Order: sequence, then structure tokens, then C-alpha cells
Amino acid sequence: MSVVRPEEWQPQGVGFLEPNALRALRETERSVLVAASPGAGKTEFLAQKAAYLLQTGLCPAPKRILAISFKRDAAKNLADRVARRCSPEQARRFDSYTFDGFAKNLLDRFRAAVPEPYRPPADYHIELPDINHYRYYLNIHNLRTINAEQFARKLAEARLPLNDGGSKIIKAIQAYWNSQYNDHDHVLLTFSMINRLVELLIRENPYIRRALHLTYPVVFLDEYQDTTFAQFELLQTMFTGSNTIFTAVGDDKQRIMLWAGAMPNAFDKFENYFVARRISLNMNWRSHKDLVQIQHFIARRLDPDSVSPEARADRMSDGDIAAIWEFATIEEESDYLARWIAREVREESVEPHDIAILVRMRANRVEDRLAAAFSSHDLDLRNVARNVGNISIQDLLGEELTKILLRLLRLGATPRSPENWNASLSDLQHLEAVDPADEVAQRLLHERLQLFVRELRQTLDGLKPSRKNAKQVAIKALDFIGTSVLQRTFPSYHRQADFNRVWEGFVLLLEKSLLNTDSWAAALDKFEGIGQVPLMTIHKSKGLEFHTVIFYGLDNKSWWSLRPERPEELHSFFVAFTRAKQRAFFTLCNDSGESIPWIEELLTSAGAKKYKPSL
DNA sequence: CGGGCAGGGCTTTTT
DNA sequence: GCCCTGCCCG
Repeated sequence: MSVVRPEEWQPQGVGFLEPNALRALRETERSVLVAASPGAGKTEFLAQKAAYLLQTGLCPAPKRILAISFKRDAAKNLADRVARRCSPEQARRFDSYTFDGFAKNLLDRFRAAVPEPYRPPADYHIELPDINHYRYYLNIHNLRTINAEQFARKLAEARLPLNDGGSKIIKAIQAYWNSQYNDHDHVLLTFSMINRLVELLIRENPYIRRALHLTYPVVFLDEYQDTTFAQFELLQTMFTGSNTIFTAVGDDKQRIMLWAGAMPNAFDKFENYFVARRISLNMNWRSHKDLVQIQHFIARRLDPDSVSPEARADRMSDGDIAAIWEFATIEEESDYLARWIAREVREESVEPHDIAILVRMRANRVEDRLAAAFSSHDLDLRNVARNVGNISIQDLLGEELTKILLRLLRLGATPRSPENWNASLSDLQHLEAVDPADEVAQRLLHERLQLFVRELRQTLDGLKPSRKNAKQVAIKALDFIGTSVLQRTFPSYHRQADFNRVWEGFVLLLEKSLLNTDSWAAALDKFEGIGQVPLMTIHKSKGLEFHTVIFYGLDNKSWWSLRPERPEELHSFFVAFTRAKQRAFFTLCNDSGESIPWIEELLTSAGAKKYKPSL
């Protein structure tokens, strides 16, 4: 394997990294805290730094890089980018996990070393935390005086082992742990409990700690501003006393998970604890100059010291780029939005899926309000939080099962698709664990796929693209791959219930996509949201970008929590605004509530106009 | 049975 | 800060 000298290394696959990004990338002696505004390319920076460390031998084999993200799609996205920039041997030494995924992995590997009485059985079950669960528990155990949220918070933060003489709440938490372990055949753990178990495990085991130190001289932390206390403590327990160098990226101005336990002072804590160098990225690759100027005006309200980013994207049109649209009634508002978007799609050739409707909350309600007006203008609205069966559309699209089956169906529905062909072939290689060097086995896979695709094309040609034929087609694709093969390959499908949840969602969304559709190819586009206007909450939009953002409902009811003394709410306003590449509009409707004078003042003094629009 | 009232949810990731 | 649910009581 050829190794590049650090001073000769060049960014991979992108023309240019800003000077500060290069500085943060080449800083390998000290931990770095990279503060980056929206659109600065945080994920790309981490991918480049990984490539730098792996390709120059600064992180030499067999040592590895550990990257920790919050969301599964973020972890996957980062891993994909590294894989595109490095050789397979190098990319294999990049471990991209979610926080919870990494903790669970450690628990499963070293479960036997967890001190008693906290050692869970191998077949423990994972339970997703739900406040009602704790409320119910406290209720039936006559602990009604304990607040369920406080209980959940303490359960997630209290260090194990719990001391006997603790407060009432600590006693209740100890009792909760005991009750989970009572029936050893059915132990339920939440991810926050797994975090505490792993923290105990690592703290009590110098050998595991040492193994971590030797394996991971480099650790990346993505979206660092939303790190919780328990997660930070786990990192401390794992790496205190090591020479591991941390690179954290994040943006204080985008911290929107405070209410879910994010540390308010995460940046200072990192800087102090890891004696880190703080470097900020100053370019914005997403939005054009005029929009960045408005964003910066809002950013200064969040942090008076924030530096104006340098816009690197081009402005595409001369029209308004930021405005508040006023309406008298909901009907007027819905009708205008539908007509305006239809016109943009028709005359300005903006793709429907590049115009997002963002809301503060209750996306389902907004969907119901807008659906009629949109369909009368031939527009499809896609509420990504809408469930198909027991899974949301957004989650379903990120599932391996979905990606694998969708690619096969695409091959059947379109005449030629080399991209899907290659992807399907590599799916098969992965699923069947075929050695890439084994040419005979490769040939066989190739032939199997060819045969199946030919057969599928015949089936689809002879089958009406209608709702009632959806399941038959989906089953055909699933049978080709094999349920048991999928379940064997992906741990998240081991349990039948988990597999069924995804599979049933897949069939339901395919059925839905076949309503009023004239071809199988069009249905698959619909399935993926191509040609549909996405609708989502601000939280779901984090990390995404769109040509045009329409924020629906800048009224005091949707934003009941937006008050000058609650800065994190202004953060979510900032997140919404900065999703836009070209334009950001806000709707305000008399039927929905009243205007918020100070936020309007902020927008208008930043340069946004306010008017009653008409077409 | 319905009015009055108190209290909680609203925004959420994770195998 | 509103809206909904659930509970109490007339």
C-alpha cells in the first residue's frame, strides 16, 4: 500500500478546502474543536480528515479511526464519503457508528465483564424510551411524587453502581434496575441504560480501556453541540489517560436538542477537558451571498461574536430571496402556496422535491390542511414523518431492505440502469458473502441477477401498475434476495418483529405510490419522493438542504415557545432558515395566530420583505 | 351528562 | 401559550 507524505497530500475528490479546514485537518497533535456554520461542509471536512490520516499513515494500520454521529443516516453518510475517498483497505479502518450503536457494540462484545449485579443476559431486549413507560412504572409502584421526566433524566445520568443510602429518586432508580433484572428471561434495557452499563464496564476494566486506546488513536465527533452529559462522561471514561486525539465538529447556533438533554456548555467543556484548539470554518458552500448575509444577521442575534461566512454558491434568480407572506385565511394561504409551487415547477423548472415546507410542529395537521389545495394543482405533498404501518417514511427510506428491493425493482421497471445494476450486484456480493476475487462465484451472481431482471421485466410488462399488484411485485423481489439472507446479514432484522415492521412499511408505501400512477417507474419515483414536495418539522430537516424553503406558520401559536429568553428556540428558527440554498419564505395567516413582532422585526431588518402575495 | 378546571404535551435520536 | 384529555362534581 502506497503512503502519501503528509505535506504532499491533497484533498480527495473536491477542488478546494478553505484554509481553516486545512489547518484543522493537519492538526493531528492536539484535539480540535471545529465550529462550523450551516453549509460549511462539516461532514465533508471529517471525511477529508479521515482520508488524510489513513492515506498518510498518520493513523497507521492496524490502528483505526472511530467516528461517532447521532443519527444513523449521518453515520452512514460519513462512512460512504470516506469509502469514496479511500482504498477499501483504508476505509475498513474507519469505524462510523452512532453513539448508541457503538455503546451497544461494546456491551455485546464485553458483556461477560460487566460487574454484577448489572450484568445483563445475552438475550436482553432493547426498549425505546417513552416517558409514559416511566410514568406508568412510577404510578404502579406508588412513586407518584417523583416526576417522570426527572426520573428518566436521572436514570440516564446516574453512575453505576448506585449507592444504597441515596435519595428517594436514586432508590427508585435502583429499584427500577432491579425490576428490569428480576425476570432474567426478559430483561429490557433502554439505550440510556446501555450507556450507563458500558460506562461502568469501561471504568472497571483497565484492559478494555487499554484496548480502546490502542485501537483508536483518533476519534471524530459529529454534531457535537447536541452531546448529552452521559455521552460526554462515557467518552471521558473511555479515553482519559490515552493519547487519543479528538476532532469534534458542530455549531452552537444549531443546538436544538437542549430539551432532550444536550449539554448547554458542550463547547467549553470540550475545549477545557481535551485542551483543544478551536478553529472555525468560515465558508458557506450551500447558500448564495445575499442569503448568507441575512443568515448572518440572525446568527449575530444568537452569538454577537459570530463571523460573517464567505458565500461560495451562486444566486440563480433576481426575485425575492427572503419574505414574509401574509394571508387572511387558511384557504387563501393553501391555495397560494399550491399555485406558487406549481408555477415554480412549471416555469422556473425547480424540482418539487427541492422545495421544502418546514413547520415548527404538528406536521400531520399541516399535511391535512394543505393536501386538498396541493392535489388540485397536481402537486404531491410528502410528509416524511407520516407512518406507513409502524415506520415513518423517512426511516423506511433509510432501511437496507428498502434500498436493496428498490434497486431491483428499478432494474425491472427501466430499460437500462447501469447504476442500479452495479449497486444490486454489490448488494448480492455482500448478502451472499462472495469473495470479490472469486471469479467463478462472481460470474454466477451476475447470471442469477440477469435471469431475475429479465423475468421481472416480463412480469412488470404484463402487470398493470396498480395498488393491488404492489405486494405481488414486492414479494417477487424479496423472494429473489431471500428473507433469511436479509435477516442473517443485518442484525437489525434478526428479530422477526423488526423485520416485519420494515417489510410491511415497504409494501404499504409501494401500494400508496401506485395510486393514480401510469407506470411502474413513476411509482418508484413516487416511492422515493421524487416529484413530491417534502413537508417536515425543523428537527427532521436538520442536516438537509433545499433550493427553496417555505416555512409554514410564523405565528405565535406555532411558536408559542419562541421568546427572547429562550435562545434555543431561535436556534431552531436559524436551522430552518439555513436549510435554503436560494430562497426562504415564511407564511403568516390570520386564521393560525398572531404575528410575533420581534421576530418579524429581526427578519425585516435583516432584509426580508413582508407583503400580501398574489399571483 | 356537561361544565369547570387542572395538568401535560408540543419539537426527538437510538438495535 | 394553546389545546386536549381526564377527572370531579352539580
